[in-house]
Amino acid sequence: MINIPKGTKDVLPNESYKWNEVERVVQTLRHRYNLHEIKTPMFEHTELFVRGVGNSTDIVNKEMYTFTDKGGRSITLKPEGTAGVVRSFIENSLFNEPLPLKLYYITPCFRYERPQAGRLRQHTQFGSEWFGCDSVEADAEILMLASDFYKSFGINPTVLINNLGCSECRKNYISALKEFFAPKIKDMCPDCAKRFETNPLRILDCKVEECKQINKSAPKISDYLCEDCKTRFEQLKTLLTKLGVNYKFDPMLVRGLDYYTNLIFEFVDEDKKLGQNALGGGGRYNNLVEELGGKPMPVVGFGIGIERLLLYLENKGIEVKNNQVLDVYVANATNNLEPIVKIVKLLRDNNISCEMNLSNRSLKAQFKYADKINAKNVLVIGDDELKQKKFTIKNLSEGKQTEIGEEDLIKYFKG
RNA sequence: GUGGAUAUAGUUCAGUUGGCUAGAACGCUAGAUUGUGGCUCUAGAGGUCGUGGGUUCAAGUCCCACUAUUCACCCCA
Repeated sequence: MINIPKGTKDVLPNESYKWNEVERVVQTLRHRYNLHEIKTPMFEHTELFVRGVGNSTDIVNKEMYTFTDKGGRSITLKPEGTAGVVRSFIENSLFNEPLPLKLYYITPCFRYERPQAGRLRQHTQFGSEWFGCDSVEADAEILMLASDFYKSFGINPTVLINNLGCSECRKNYISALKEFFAPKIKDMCPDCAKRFETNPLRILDCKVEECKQINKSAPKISDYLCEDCKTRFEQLKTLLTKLGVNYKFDPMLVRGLDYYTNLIFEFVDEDKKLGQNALGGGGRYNNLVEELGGKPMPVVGFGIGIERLLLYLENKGIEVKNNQVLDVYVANATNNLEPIVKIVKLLRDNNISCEMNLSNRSLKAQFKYADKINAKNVLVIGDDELKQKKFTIKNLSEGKQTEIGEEDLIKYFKG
């Protein structure tokens, strides 16, 4: 027996309706926000992620599914959605399209990690990237999009927001951090010692107790923001409040990907129903397009983990809408199959979902089956009915049975 | 990468200080007098007890190794 690979999951028939509902919600938002879908390959050249995601990140350093193909190229299964979209944007000159260009995708992502609750080696992200808009309205609106997505499932998780500043204030802040940590780094954890060299910002995110103590007195980004960045952030908060987005300012929020500038955010599970902290996250990355070889282009985007969303809903006891209903089960009590097939076709041509008897079952067993699969009605077709040109139809939840002529059959379902 | 836990039927789990043909519930299949589901009753199918070794007259039970799963840390969605 060959088993499923570690950290992967089958979506079984009894829960695939949840994924259909996610698709449906995304389609609704695509329509409302006028988004356009982009599909990029499941794998890219390794170099794209090293440069795009950043070589100081855990994702690049220890979590990538990298292999050499038969042509000797280093290939990596995408660990996140943004880098591929940005590559495609540059490669296909999408900067010549009318801007802003608002894209979305649903894609599997692969990371070689030890699996645990809410963490898989293959997970799925719904993401959206908005190219060519640097306004605070864009920041607010993309947060509203993510927030609307969650609200469609009946939840309203808090989004933590923070401002890393523009490249100018960020540069000043990072040198202040280096100055602050330089004499203390020998007392901090080995990871932080590395971060000091590669990305000092991430020291602030350290979970080791000694480091956390030292971090408390570290310089705050808010003290290094220029006037423009400050007013912009205040404007964003005002807009978010007006739009009903459930946000909270978290000055310690730092994200594990290197490409962010200005705004970063993370949708979190405050009740700790999930083992994992993040339901989704994103931010603004105004330098990434340029770093990957394009001309300067502001972008803001997010990624939302679908498996985590579904797990979160399950843990909260929130049901996902199930659109898969069987309108009618057509039971046969005759050996005359032709009229049955004809009726089934008539029903389906009228967009009524139906199933007919495909096994050698007694009428009683057919009723039992219809009940088990949650059919709303059972239509009985037997020799008597065929003779009288009338059918018997039973509503299973009410137990009510009615006689109906063939000409009224469609009306019965269409109300 | 580090640490903990677990492994018996399709699923959730019992299985005594080692003892004889390994159990339950749910699920599945069928039946309970003529062509009608849910409730109830009856019957049936389904397990080399994760794999390999060891101790013993005897191992699901004790010991060792391996594998798998799972939870937590790190980090992330």
